[in-house]
Amino acid sequence: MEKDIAKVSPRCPIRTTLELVGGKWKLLIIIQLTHEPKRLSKLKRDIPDISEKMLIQELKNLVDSELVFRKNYGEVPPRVEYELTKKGKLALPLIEHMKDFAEQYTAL
Amino acid sequence: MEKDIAKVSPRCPIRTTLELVGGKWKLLIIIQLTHEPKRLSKLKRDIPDISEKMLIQELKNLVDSELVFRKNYGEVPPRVEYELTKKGKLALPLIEHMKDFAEQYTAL
DNA sequence: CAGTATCCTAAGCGATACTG
DNA sequence: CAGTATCGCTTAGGATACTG
Repeated sequence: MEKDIAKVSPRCPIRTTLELVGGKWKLLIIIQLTHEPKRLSKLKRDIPDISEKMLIQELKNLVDSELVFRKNYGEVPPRVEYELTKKGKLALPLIEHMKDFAEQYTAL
Repeated sequence: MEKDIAKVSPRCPIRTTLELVGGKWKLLIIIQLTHEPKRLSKLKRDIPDISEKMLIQELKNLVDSELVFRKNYGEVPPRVEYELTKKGKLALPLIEHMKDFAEQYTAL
């Protein structure tokens, strides 16, 4: 009995993945957190095209899905850092695969 | 000089990939074409949840991006088959990686 | 059979002003 | 600094009727 790629239920892993990292910004945010945790203001500077609303909204989504951890230092003025969780780090190889796909596609 | 995952230009491979296979249906259609070419009516039956409009629209997108080839037999009544191109087959490993990601995520 | 055409809703995205 | 709140535009997605 072999694993068949064509067997997909309506609630399938593909859909799960698209929900977790789909959309315009989630993967770009994850990429920015690859090497070290960053504060909101730093993320804003590093992804200049994103609107403040989308950045905060997508960070919230990533925190809710446990891909990103929100570390609140509870200081005044506010100091919050965002970092990848273990689950979040699972996305890094996927990102590489997606880059590979794009490059192979372009090369063909 | 090492390859740095954090270096992403606005027009980056990630975005390319999301455009090619993002959205609710493109990957499901590609999956359906994994093993053999299929006619529109067959795809409709195999992906019962998709609306006719979306199926045709996404097939058109996939044909435009050269992931899928539209083979028109020019018969009456009409007979058209859709099959993966070489570029389209590049998506199959990516799909596996996306499944892997979802499964690892769920397991954690 | 393989599509078009039309109309509609929901979601994604964005700009900007404001707050503790 | 790290957010909220509001408004509006644009795109994605869908239901249904029709056509060669």
